[in-house]
Amino acid sequence: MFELSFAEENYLKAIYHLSADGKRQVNTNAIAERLETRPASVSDMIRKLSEKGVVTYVKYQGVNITEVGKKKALWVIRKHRLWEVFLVNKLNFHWDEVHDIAEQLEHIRSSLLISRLDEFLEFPKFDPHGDPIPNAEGIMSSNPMTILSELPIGKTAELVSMKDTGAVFLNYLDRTGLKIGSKINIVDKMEFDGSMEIMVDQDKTMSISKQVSDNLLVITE
Amino acid sequence: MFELSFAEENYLKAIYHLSADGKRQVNTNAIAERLETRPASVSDMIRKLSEKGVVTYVKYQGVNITEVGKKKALWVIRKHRLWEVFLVNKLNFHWDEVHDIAEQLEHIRSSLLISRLDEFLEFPKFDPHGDPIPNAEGIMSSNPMTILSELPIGKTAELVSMKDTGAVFLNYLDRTGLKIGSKINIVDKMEFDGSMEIMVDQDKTMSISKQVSDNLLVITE
DNA sequence: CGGAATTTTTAGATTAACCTAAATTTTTAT
DNA sequence: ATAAAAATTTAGGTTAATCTAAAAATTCCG
Ligand SMILES: [Mn+2]
Ligand SMILES: [Mn+2]
Ligand SMILES: [Mn+2]
Ligand SMILES: [Mn+2]
Repeated sequence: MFELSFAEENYLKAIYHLSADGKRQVNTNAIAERLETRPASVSDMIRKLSEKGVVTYVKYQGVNITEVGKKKALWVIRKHRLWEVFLVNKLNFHWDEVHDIAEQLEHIRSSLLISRLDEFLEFPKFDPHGDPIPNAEGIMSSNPMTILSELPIGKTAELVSMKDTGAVFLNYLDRTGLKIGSKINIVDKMEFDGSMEIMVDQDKTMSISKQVSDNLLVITE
Repeated sequence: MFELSFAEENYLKAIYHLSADGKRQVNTNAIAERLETRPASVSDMIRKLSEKGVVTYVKYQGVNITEVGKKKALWVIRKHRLWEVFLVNKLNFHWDEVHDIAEQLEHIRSSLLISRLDEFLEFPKFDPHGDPIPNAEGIMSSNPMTILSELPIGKTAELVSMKDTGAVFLNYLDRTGLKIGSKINIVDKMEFDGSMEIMVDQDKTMSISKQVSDNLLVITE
């Protein structure tokens, strides 16, 4: 398998993200804006990427990422998101301060490193922003996120994201010990005020208000 | 503070290592050989580095690293060695397979990342190869390593390196749980065969033969 | 529709980090 | 001391990734 340069990886990732919203054709200007480069530079790079077979491209008609390109992009995204989990879960960074470091770490080349990191982090399925982490084959969970408050008694779910990302709410979560990746078991729900009794990580039970459970995004198996 | 490119960091690190052996002048050819580049490329880069003030240089007379240059080199070395500790202690790599990955990781820019990593690793003083890790100010332990078997009863020491690095010995250490960074307390020494009773990490005591303690390099406080 | 606006590409430069080949300086050794 | 050998620098190129300015294609709209 051929290797891509850092710049090529960044372009490919941008193209992947811009086309992931269902859109087929990705425009030169959109790529330039996302990467903070000039359209002329994008034209140059696109030609190079199409020669390498990771995008197809008809002049003036925009680019399409190929299957090979998608695989390459997803591999970079996998690395990015795993490093973000590492920074937040192991080095105590806040989820809003890890992106720039992950932008650098995502280019480190070693698949053994990444599989070991994945294992060390206990195979997380979502990054600290709630985005799914592709597996080694580039497949990621399409399991839709649901709001914790909507689940019935007895369900087990994994916390993957928060709706409210304000400092006050995050601080509250810090104190309860709830964090991305926590396994939540719904023990009881009170009709009176909508609060629920949950068990976190098969460990401790606590009561959370409806206001809290409305802001927790989870996935069920 | 100005930033150096990856290539500049690699040159500076090579120059630092080549002059660390007490030698003052570092030769163009020596740098070229170490970095697997051509002497002509080294000449180019040296001019650039001297303009940035990290080396001084008189044509045909070799280079000297400056204090500023030394500080920059030690910062890269600190990152390299901390990442090596991470790879070995946390991701279960073997000490002989981490160098190439650390060569990449050493260029990641974020001093907060490094201080968090240092903390996460519990402030190691030596890397998995027994080389000292500079602190944030670029100072590293010059505490000489001694052979464990030479220490008297009652001493506490930290395991920093092994003399015998063969698979058989390393395998033995794996099984005993002894590893770089372990705190070793000498509980007793047997005159009969030179074996010693040690306590590892204030946790479990064990007996090791003289053949083993002869191959363990430690530092005392 | 057909010109104006927008988007995209091309042309021509620049910078960093390399290279080879040739020139120059220093060192070594008769 | 001087010629040969070795080390080093310079000259002149290349490639990757960027840029500005200008040309060309596409899209928009009165
Ligand atoms: Mn990110
Ligand atoms: Mn993310
Ligand atoms: Mn190393
Ligand atoms: Mn090392």
